[in-house]
Amino acid sequence: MAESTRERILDAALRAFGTEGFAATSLDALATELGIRKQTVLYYFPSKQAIFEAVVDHAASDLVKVFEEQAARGIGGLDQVEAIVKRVFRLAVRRPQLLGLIREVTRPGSLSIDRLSAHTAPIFDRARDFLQREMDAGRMRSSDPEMLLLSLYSTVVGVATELEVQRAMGISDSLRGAVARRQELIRFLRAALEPA
Amino acid sequence: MAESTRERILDAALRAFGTEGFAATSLDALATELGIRKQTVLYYFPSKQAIFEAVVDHAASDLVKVFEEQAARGIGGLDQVEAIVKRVFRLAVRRPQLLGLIREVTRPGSLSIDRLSAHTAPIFDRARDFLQREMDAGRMRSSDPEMLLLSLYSTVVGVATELEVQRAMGISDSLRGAVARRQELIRFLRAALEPA
DNA sequence: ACTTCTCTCTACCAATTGGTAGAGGATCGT
DNA sequence: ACGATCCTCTACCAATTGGTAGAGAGAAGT
Repeated sequence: MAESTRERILDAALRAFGTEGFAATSLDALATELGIRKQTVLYYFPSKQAIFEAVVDHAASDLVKVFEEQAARGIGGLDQVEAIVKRVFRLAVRRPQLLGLIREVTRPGSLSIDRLSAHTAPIFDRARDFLQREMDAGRMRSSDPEMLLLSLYSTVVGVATELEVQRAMGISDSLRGAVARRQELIRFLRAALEPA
Repeated sequence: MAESTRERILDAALRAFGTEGFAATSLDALATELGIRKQTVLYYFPSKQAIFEAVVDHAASDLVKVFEEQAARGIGGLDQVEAIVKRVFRLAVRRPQLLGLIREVTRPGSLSIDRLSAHTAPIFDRARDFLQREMDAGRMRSSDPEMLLLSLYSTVVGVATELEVQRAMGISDSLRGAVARRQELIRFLRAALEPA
């Protein structure tokens, strides 16, 4: 078999949790979508919460991998920021549920936020150190690196995921639209980050 | 009576929908919180969906009011952008559920996105025209105003609402923290928008 | 042939969901 | 005094929720 039942469940759960959200996803709906019975789902995972946590772990490690791969290239300055934005966008286009899940986890009162943090804390530290280093070297405008990281995170995730807002604004959500958004975002970030 | 039952329901529903989300909010929990019975809630609103729509209308008009008030001042350039960011932040601190609700509505598959758009479309047009005007006048870096607006929206709403992310990043979420975030955000936006 | 393990199933459960029907108590204008 | 209107309640409902118990099929190892 190409994909194990367990993996199929995880894939469908990522899609469901990342778009509908945790509360709006029922085990019955999840199972029906896969052509299996709810009890089969509960054979692989002890509870709905456990599925969610497994999905979070899976998604987080995918995300971290993207960052680590890019970090390993050792590019500096704004080119590195641009490369990461491009990678995040590629991810957002290919697997939009992944960033949707992140937004679900970071919602107030989420139970699995610490689980996500455990995965992302190392790359967060790395990103902060990177920004600090670039600032010290004069390749980036000086500011509080943590706050800057928060701004960058908000902007990139927002532009990449706020599809409905874009639709409401009348902005195309086609692939061409995604590329245009990315380009505009990179211009925006470059302007914000370039040393004075 | 200081506040009618209907208004109390709307207030509690805004808080619940804006933090837990639509699906995770039950009419029973809502009623219990108010010390009334679920059927009393359903006396004022025909369905859960109707409550949500009423909350969206209410929240949207509050939001629009904030923008209209600031727009009426007729300040130009980056000072106007800064003033709006400050107002949004004040709103986010005083009534965090309000922006939380916006995020709930803009989630993929939301039923009330058009309802929100109907309220916000005019101020969106106004904001776009404003940006275009400022760009033409050379008071702002030139770029696609719609895309820029999307970036601005994402950044401001993200920084204002992503409390859990900030907590996970180790950033203080106190009032002092909010002010610091706002200041850093304004520096970030000014750098991004200043004419070259 | 037999057991064991892996997997998916049927059958069932108590609790909760959004929602309906209608009784009963105020408060009102007449 | 009287009906009408406004409001909140008790009682109830079918459907759905997450989860349990355990049967049975199939393959694998002995």
